[in-house]
Amino acid sequence: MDNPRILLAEDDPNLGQVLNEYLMLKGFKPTLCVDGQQGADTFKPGKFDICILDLMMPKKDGFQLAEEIKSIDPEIPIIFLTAKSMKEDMVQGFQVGADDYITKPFSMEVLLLRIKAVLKRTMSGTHSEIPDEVTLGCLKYQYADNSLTTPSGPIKLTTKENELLKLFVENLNQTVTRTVALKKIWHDDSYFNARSMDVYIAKLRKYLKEEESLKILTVHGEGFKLVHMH
Amino acid sequence: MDNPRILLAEDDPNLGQVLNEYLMLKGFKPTLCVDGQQGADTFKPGKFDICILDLMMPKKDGFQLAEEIKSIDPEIPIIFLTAKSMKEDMVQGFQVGADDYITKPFSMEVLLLRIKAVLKRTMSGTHSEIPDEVTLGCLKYQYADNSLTTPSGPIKLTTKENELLKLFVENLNQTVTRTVALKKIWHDDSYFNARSMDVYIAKLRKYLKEEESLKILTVHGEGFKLVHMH
DNA sequence: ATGTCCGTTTAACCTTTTTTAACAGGTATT
DNA sequence: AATACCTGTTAAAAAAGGTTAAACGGACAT
Repeated sequence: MDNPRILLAEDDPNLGQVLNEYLMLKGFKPTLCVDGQQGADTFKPGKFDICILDLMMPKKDGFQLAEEIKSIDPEIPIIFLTAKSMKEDMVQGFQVGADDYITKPFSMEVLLLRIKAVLKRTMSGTHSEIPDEVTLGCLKYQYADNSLTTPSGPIKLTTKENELLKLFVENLNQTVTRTVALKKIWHDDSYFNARSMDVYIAKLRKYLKEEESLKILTVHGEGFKLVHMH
Repeated sequence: MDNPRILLAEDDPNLGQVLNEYLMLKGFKPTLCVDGQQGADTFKPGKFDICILDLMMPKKDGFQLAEEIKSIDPEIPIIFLTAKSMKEDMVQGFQVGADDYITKPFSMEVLLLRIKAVLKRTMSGTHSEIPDEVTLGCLKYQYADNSLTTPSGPIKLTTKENELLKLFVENLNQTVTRTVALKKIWHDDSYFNARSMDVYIAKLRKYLKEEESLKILTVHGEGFKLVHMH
């Protein structure tokens, strides 16, 4: 499935709107419902690939809504959004067939990962990124292909090498902070991941040696910057 | 500017966290404060490029916080986040010097556009950009490359050396006050940073020795001035 | 299951960058 | 001239980054 459809039920209009838009940006097709009743009215079998439901909502809470949905389509995956204090209540959540839950406040990154994980489990749908070909001096970078072609031959990039290089190419001549890179690629900003990243910086620098005008500069205390000089 | 720093004051932890992360991913450097008081404690002149303040917050509301911030740095741009019902109150908002406001619920894209628009407006003029490559007598300074080429070979500049030299070159023959340099490069005008800067002045002076006509003069009690004599 | 391969992480050690500290000179003010 | 306050210089401590190799762990083939 190309654009997984999400039933998003969240009564806080601020959070709801932001989540709705974020999911859209990430290639999903979310439908925002502002309470449990609207969620129940909106759900139709076959119309959605996954449901993300807030627990505390007016008119009909997340559990009630989930039960209704499951009675219509027992296969559809459900993720609950829950306050930390409601953690224990998730026993009930899993009883009604929850696939996962996230405690508020949560990071969008985490939400995205959970959604992807659940979808991967439940459907064979794959998300295809835009295949890109970028020419940087004498180098040809094909992100979709994990490959970097240099005058002395092509290099097969590993997953992490590829994601990091992509991040730099997307932000050419701009500083990519360590935090952003770690969050985007390692999904966790920790000491060891930071050191791991340093190892990958070294690898990329080695690959880029063939093109004189291309350099990864370090911005001390901030991050790194891929610069292309003319 | 490279990574605009944002003071983000929002008491709703869900919205706050999501916004914080979104702004980070979009290349900003947000600092999240959970109430007005924390916002006031966090703000320091030179530490931020723009403030995004929720109006309704515990301890200190958005207006109070804005007033404090403006009394410290009257130039800093401020955007308010406000409930629709509070629209009329924005008269007061503009009185305390708001640059823009957004009514909740809002779309992240709108927020992004407003931020960019405000930054464009406020940062133009204050930022005389220099070309990638500047020739100063027998020296060639390549800002983008962190390098200074002298007759006796190229010098790789560190991040701080580079930023400081850039500031001087942008203000050739003009006094750069200590305060301005500290705010722009160290993001905090404190005693120790001032001494750190002195160390860097010494380093730059050493590098510039090769070109007789180029000197960093001290303007006592004010700052420094890079002069080029013919 | 078991072993091997390969990407990734962890660890140890080293280098560079930046900050802090201490002291020595200057400059303005009274 | 005495004082207080800046600035210059140098060295050290502290923080951040660079390099390399071994350990880990999942995927795959045997």
